[in-house]
Amino acid sequence: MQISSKFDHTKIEKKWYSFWNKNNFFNSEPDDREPFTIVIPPPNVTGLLHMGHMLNNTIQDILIRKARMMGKNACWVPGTDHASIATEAKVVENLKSLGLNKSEISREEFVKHAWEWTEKYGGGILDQLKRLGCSCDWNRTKFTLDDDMYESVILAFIDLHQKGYIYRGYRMINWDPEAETTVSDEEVNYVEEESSLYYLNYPIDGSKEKLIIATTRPETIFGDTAVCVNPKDKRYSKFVGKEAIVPICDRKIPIISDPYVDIEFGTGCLKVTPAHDLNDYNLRNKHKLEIIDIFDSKGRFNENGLHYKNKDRFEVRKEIVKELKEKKILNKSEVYKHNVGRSDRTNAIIEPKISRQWFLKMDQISKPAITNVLKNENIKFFPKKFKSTYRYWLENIKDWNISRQLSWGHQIPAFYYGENKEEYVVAQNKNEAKKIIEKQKGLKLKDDELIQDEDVLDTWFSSWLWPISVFDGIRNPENQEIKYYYPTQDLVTGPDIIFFWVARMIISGYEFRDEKPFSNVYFTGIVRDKLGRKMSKQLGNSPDAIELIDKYGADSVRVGLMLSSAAGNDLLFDESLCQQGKNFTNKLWNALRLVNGWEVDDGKEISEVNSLALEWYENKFNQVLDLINKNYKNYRISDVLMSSYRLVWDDYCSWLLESVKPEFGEKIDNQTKSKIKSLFEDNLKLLHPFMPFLTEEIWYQLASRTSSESITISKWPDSNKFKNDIIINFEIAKDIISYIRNFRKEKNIPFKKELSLYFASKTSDLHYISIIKKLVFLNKIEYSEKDKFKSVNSFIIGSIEFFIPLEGDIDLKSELDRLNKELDYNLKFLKSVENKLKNKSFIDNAPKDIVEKEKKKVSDAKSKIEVIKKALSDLS
RNA sequence: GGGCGCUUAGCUCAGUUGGUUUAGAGCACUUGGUUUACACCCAAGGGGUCAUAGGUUCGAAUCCUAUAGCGCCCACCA
Repeated sequence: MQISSKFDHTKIEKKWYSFWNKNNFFNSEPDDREPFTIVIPPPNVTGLLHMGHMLNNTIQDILIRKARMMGKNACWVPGTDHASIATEAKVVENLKSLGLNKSEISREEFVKHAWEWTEKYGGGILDQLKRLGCSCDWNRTKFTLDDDMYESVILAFIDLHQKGYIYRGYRMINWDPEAETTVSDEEVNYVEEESSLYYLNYPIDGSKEKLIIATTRPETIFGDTAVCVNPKDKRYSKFVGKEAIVPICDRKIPIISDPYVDIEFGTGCLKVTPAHDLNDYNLRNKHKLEIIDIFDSKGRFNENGLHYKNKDRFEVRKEIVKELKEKKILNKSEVYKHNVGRSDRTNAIIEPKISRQWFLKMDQISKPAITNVLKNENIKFFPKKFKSTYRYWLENIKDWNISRQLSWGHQIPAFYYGENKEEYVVAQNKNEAKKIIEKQKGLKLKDDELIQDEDVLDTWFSSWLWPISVFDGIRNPENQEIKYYYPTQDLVTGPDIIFFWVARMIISGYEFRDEKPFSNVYFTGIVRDKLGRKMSKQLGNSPDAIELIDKYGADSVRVGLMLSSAAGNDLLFDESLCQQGKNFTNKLWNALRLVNGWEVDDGKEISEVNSLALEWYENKFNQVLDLINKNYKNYRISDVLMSSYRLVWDDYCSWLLESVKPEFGEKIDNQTKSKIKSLFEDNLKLLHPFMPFLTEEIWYQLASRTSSESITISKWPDSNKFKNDIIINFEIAKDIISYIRNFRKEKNIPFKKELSLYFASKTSDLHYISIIKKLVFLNKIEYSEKDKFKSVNSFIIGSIEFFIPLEGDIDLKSELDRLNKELDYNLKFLKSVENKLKNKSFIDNAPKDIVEKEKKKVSDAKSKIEVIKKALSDLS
């Protein structure tokens, strides 16, 4: 049967994925093996696979497959996140296209739409992960709004409320006028933007003088409730205590002083708008000022905006500048750069707003998160550098605003009652709430006398429980699963969600289970294009993930991604990396074709060449295996790939297979072929975590297997001792081979023409003679005196002098040049080492073994120089 | 403004507690190659004063200081 010389990934990927699934190789149940657990960072339920997901999930799959082969009970829990703001925004968009407005339908109707949307578009990303080859336990797939997950979130809320960590309060919060909800501090991105600084005239009551106030937001004058100057500012001290008149509104406001005001900035006068600026709000608290809110939830002016009522804040800015100019209130304006906060989700400019929200007190419950990462390293970060980011956030932690004015999510389990619905209880549901009220207050309430809070919880308030809730550890803390799988081992995620998610999972882990959620955190970098730009839809520089898989195959894409992605470093992605991956798959495929094509001669004994080559490769393999195991421990995954790549391509294919390959028309002995195959299988195992599909295919082609077998569940190769001598001696043989190949090339001697190689003095240091002979087509390698030949090319490798007899005359000059160059180099080298040894402080201070090494260098160099000198004198 | 990190071959990066003259790898590049595994290949080769300036040391890409450039995170200066 003829196997195609090109490997066709399309045929085998589907076949093997369904094979794995059918045989439940990825499923995990608690047993007596050691567990190895990863919970997936749940992607947005309606999202699509992008390059970041590909990288992140490839790494997780590598870790989980490796663990599975190590004999651990590997469990990778997949799932999706309801992503409240993002999904709700999409649903609102969709409703609009149907001619429906969110505000016109009931909450129940909206949630129903959202579920329909989720069922229609959701979960696609999980199927895409299957294309990548991810070995998740699909029986465990979770969604953050599943009933059990929902209940867990509610119970966690109730628990924290009972412990007194959750409270309700008025605070200055970040308002996203587009999504019409609050967002947490972490969800606000500050971007430097160019705008204008306007200088406005504020008349002083009962005086002809005026104050000039610099502001970037002239439209907020409607919310002004004071003017503030620095108490040390002599220019204005006479005005403090008087009143200024807000232009256009003609309202009188007090002139106060506070050291917060920077004398140097602008004119040194600050207008105070407590409802729409955090600092102003702080001033208001200190000086007991009035608060005037001027916006509605969409960022439009309310009645306090007078004739601008119902107009958008930015529209008004333009218009009011015009009005102020006309009324000669605008003194001047200048271009000004400052930071503007934008919503992470909608990119709308954030409006600071005072609002009543739910908060989680963080100072107490976050304590273990500091100790266990920074003090005792119970949780390790890879790379370490992110610990300092983490530390800063935790040491300056603020209370977490957990309520969102949305419908898609976990509805806050607070029930309001009483005349103004100001009193509330927190309970799992209305009935529970009624019971509690009756017990506490003796009130018997009817259903319609209780109203549940309209808000939902921040999405991260469900994700922070993920490693616990997927094993039902909140509702049922003593169940077998949570006890077995928790804490999980590795978390693979991006550093961009270190606060949103990683830190909070650690906090919740200690709070709810008094135990870390995972032992190691691997931070991936950002996938950028080759110009270093972040991949984004707008730039159109992100390749379509599925198209890449179609084009190159999942294995090639995985290899491409892993070729250059040290933990935490950004990855500059280019399609040529996938091509490199594809070339590698092709190389492996052809190695299979070669090996499988060999015909066996049962009567044939193993040759010296073959047994030497096999012995060398086994040693080499074990040396590399050691390195690979070490690199896995340190999460140096791309180094693991690179060592495996070179082992297979260079050592296995280029050296071993070329060494044992039968001559044309010859057959191979049985022993060599079976050994070559079993070494091939070991290679495949090392590569399997990176290239699951191809390795399975080849593994099956190499031997007849039963359908219950799979490389997926095969055993990772054992580490065996290796002899360094063998590896070093083979390196010398490689050098000799390279020299002769180069010699042929330079002298234009065809490969087919046999050569003879001699060594000029008797030695026992020369090994692998038979292999050298075979690989560079020599008829002999033996001792001879040089002067038996008319002309020779001599060279030194190690400390052995070799020569190749030449036909006809030699190019004396070029030979002399070559040898002189080598002599020169060695003399210089000798001198520098001797100088080092002459240095008394070196001898006194350097460790003994270093000095010994240097001494050996001297003797080696000396003998080499002798050889070269002799070769030179032979020539002349 | 504060903090962290980076700067090594054309590109992407290794270089683990300072110890091979002439600092490694992969890719790219150059040259040669119709031997029946693979041109998605084979073989050989070229290429770096380790950002700059000082310092510590017998010895520095590696440790210290300063400078420049780049990146990231945090921060309410109107």
